[in-house]
Amino acid sequence: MKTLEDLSNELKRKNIRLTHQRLKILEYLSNSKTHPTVEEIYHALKNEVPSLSKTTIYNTLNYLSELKLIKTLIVDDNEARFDAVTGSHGHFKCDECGKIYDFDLNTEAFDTEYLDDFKVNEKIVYFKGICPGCLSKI
Amino acid sequence: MKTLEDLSNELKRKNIRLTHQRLKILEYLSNSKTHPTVEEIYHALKNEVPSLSKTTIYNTLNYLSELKLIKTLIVDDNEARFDAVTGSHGHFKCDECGKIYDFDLNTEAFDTEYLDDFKVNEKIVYFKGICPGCLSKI
DNA sequence: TTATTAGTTTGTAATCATTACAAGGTAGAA
DNA sequence: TTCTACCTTGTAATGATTACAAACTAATAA
Repeated sequence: MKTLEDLSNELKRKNIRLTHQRLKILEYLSNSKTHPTVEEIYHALKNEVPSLSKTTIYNTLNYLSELKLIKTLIVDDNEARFDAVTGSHGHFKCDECGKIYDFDLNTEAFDTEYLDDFKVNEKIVYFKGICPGCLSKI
Repeated sequence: MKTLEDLSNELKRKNIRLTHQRLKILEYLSNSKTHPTVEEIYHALKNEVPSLSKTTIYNTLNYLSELKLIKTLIVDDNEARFDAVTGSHGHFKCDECGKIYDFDLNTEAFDTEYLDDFKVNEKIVYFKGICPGCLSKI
C-alpha cells in the first residue's frame, strides 16, 4: 500500500513534476491489483478529483509508461490496461470471467539462441485459459 | 507456400464454407511472414478481388481465429495483426523499425506452480527491443 | 440442372478508445 | 511574488472495429 507521500518522493526523485492529478492516478494504480483501464480509473477518481479529465489520465499514464514507472498491459480486448511496475511477472487472463491474474515468472527460462543478436528490452508473457474459480463452476 | 488447393482442402476438412474471399485471405496470410494487418491485407488483395470489403476481412479473420485456424496477434499498436498458425513460437518486435520477428520457443520452459490449478489454453510470449539490423545502424 | 436455403459478402453507419489541439491553470525556480 | 515552462481540461478529430440490412452464393437435395 503506497501512500501519497511515498509516491510523491518517487516522482521527486525522478524529477517528474508533482501534480495532484498525477499523484492520485499513481496512487490508485499502485494500490490496485486489478490492472485498471482508463475508464475504471476515471470513475474511481472523479468524486475525489472532480475536475479530472480522461485526457489527463491518458497523458499521465502514457508519460509514466515512457519513463518506465508503470507498464501498459497488452490484452486482447481493445482497451489498454495499466500496471504499477513491481518486478517480472506474467499475466493470466481467464476467458470465462475476464479477470487478470499475476504470476511470478523466471524470465531467464525462455531465452533462445535465435535472439542472441537482438537487444531484448522487455519480455511480455501472457497466458489465457480458465481460472480455478470458473473451472469449479463448469 | 500453401496453394489455394491446399487451403481449400483444409477448409473442407473443417466444414468451413468455401468462398473465394476466404480462400484468398487465407492464402495471403499463409504465404506472408509479416503478420499483416487488415489494412495490409485489404490493399494487397483489392486488385485481385475488387469487390472485397474490409468488413469481410474482419469477419473472415475473426471467424478463422475462433476456429483456431489462425491467431490474432497482440501488439502494442492499436491494430490487430494476424498469423497463420504454424506451431508454438514467440514474437519479437523491434522498437526501432517496427518489424516483427518470429522465434522458436519451448513453451514448457515457463510453467509455474502458481498456475497448477488453472487451465492454460494459450501461451503468448512477446519480446520487445532492437533487432540486429537496427543495432548496427546506431 | 434447378430450386432452395442457410450462411456470406458488402457498403454504410454507428461505436468506442485514443489523440490533437488550444485555452486556461499551476508547480517550481528565481 | 513573479515568471515561465509545463499541465490540465473539454471538445473535436481520428481511426480501428462492429452492427446492420440488403443482395448474393455455396452447398444440398430433388
